[in-house]
Amino acid sequence: MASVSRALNGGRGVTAETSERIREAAARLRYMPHAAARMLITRRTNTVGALLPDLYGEFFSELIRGIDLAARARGLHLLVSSSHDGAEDAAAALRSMQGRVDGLLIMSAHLDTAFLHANLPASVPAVLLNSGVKSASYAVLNIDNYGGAYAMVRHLLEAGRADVTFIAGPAGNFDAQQRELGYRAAMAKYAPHAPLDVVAGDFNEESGYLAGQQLVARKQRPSAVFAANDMMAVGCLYAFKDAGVDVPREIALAGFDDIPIARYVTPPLSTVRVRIVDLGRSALEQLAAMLEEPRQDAASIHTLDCEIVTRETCGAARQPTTTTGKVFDSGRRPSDTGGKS
Amino acid sequence: MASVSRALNGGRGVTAETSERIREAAARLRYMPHAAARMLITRRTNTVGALLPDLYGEFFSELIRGIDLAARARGLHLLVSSSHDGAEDAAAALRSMQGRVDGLLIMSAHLDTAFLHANLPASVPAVLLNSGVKSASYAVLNIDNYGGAYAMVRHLLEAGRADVTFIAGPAGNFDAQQRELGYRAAMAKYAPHAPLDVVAGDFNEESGYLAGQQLVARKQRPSAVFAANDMMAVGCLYAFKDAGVDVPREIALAGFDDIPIARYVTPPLSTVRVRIVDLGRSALEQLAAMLEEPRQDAASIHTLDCEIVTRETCGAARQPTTTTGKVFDSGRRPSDTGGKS
DNA sequence: GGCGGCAACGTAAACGTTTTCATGGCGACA
DNA sequence: TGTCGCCATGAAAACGTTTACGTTGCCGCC
Repeated sequence: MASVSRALNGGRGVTAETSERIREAAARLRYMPHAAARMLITRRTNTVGALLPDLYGEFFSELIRGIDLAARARGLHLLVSSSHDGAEDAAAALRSMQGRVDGLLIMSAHLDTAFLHANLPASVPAVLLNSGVKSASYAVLNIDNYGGAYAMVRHLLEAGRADVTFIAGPAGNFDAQQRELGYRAAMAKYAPHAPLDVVAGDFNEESGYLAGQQLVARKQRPSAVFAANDMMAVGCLYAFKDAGVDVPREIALAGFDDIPIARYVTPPLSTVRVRIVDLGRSALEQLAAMLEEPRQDAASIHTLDCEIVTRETCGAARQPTTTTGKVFDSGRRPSDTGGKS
Repeated sequence: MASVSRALNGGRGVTAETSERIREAAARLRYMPHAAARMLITRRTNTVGALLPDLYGEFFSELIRGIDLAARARGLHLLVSSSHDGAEDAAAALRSMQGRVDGLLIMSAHLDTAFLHANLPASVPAVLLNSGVKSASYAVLNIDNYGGAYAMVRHLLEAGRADVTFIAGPAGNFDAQQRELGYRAAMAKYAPHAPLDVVAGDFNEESGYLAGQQLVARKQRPSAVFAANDMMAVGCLYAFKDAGVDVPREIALAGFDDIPIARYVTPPLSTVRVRIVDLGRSALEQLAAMLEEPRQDAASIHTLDCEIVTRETCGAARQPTTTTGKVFDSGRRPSDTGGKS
């Protein structure tokens, strides 16, 4: 019946008394509108899809948390599909979400314009996360990898280190590339005469450990090392410990991401913090805006700030003792504060 | 047209040649069947819902990973809704998933039979995770908290510790209760004359730190401490370090969960490992089985084994040196192995 | 050669909403 | 008091698929 629909949804064009009667009856009969029928006629699913890479650990959970929080606040459902290793895998997932979602949040290593054009109908709005594609059709939301790396390298140099070695990430990775660019720019600006020194890595702990071993074996050791992510920094830290290198006195060390582990290694790791919850939340809110205002062509690139977190491995901590004094006020997880901002 | 449907789905009652022609045309026109229309008539969504508490960290991501992996293998979509603090919140989420999913995976602190009966129509199959409810209507999948705690306490006692103090979890938490029961049972069995000693905690790092402070302040310190989860064990470890207590020589320490941080604190934390990916995968597969065979009344309770991981804080590590030698072969993340079993 | 049966294919109904449109009643204004 | 118009309400169409059912044509057997 038409009035039922009006009463339960808009309420326009229906008497308050009738509306009340209908609501009462609906509650009594435990009536629930059939979602599929509504989708069919409305052509809206009230659902957004999140297409994520095969992502381990804290980053993943924080991202979903941010997305979910914002989605619930807007009454949107969240359809997730993670763990795609190959591009073919991701394409299949993309296609299978067709028609089940109003919009998409996409974070994938296999992204490029060709891939998107082949698998994503132009009609479905999408926000790309941490992606290098500069298409006119999609909104892009990135972490300020460049700025964060730049700030950290600058910080190391200003703390008195003469040179900084960079442990790079996987070659094709967009984040890794941006961080390396930030490193190079800061070196050019603040230590123009120091040599650029980039050693290979792949974001895994082991590659950091190997890089660290390689560095301590040199005749001329660097005075500071900046790893493209925390896991490699941790691996490097263990290599230094195993070689008897005093961190930070002999070599300063810093990472990127501020994963929880960073606070628990000894000494605690200086790093660049990324507010992942905010990344997820912002992405969803931008997508929601695109759903509400489909007219404006959504092409835009936004960037989310990072902040540098100085603990002990960079030698500039406020408490330069070698003991690990725990202070719980400063020890809260980033997501806790991020969740309230 | 009917033949189109037959060609694209079953293929029964349609010529191979016709079927091929239809498929070709569908591919050429980039035809995608409308999901909502199909749901409407089929009364199947091919989607399962995951209702999760407001869960931080590694546990969450591993769980979703396991669920997602199994769901994709079965061609099911995954609708998630996490971050519910209150029961009312969870109830709203439960209701809003009505009709959008064929079945539910539910993990919530607010679970009890009354809650479920009020918010979950009996028609939708559900698997409850880590729940104490013993209803005849739902399938339940639990971690073997009891057995894991029992084994760890036994291990500590057999390693020569005369007594074990337990740092409890939040009062209402099902996992915490089971772990405490396991502690009590193992103490009764293997150290019947030692006093039971339970101090309060709430699963957070700070409560572990406070418990640790309280323990070192005693005239008679315990010889071993077993925390109901890893975060409290880590907090306790820092309290011991700050007090100059030698772990494990003076006091042995163990946790529960095997969160990644456990391997990175100094000394590395002994703990009980939970294969979270397997928990998610098993839960989904049980749900999928219920979807395929709705006849069998699904009431069942399954339990997933844990294993104890002896690192250095329990004093029984195979390499009793005080240095933190990193060995990458043994240092893989639990999910890596879990993902392949 | 005719008839019966079977397989392929098309027609139409059904799923449960939203939305448009028509109808009727009531109030206001002339 | 009559007419006009608006508002509440109900009837019906539409969304795009699946499926039950009917129709057609072909093949085989009598």
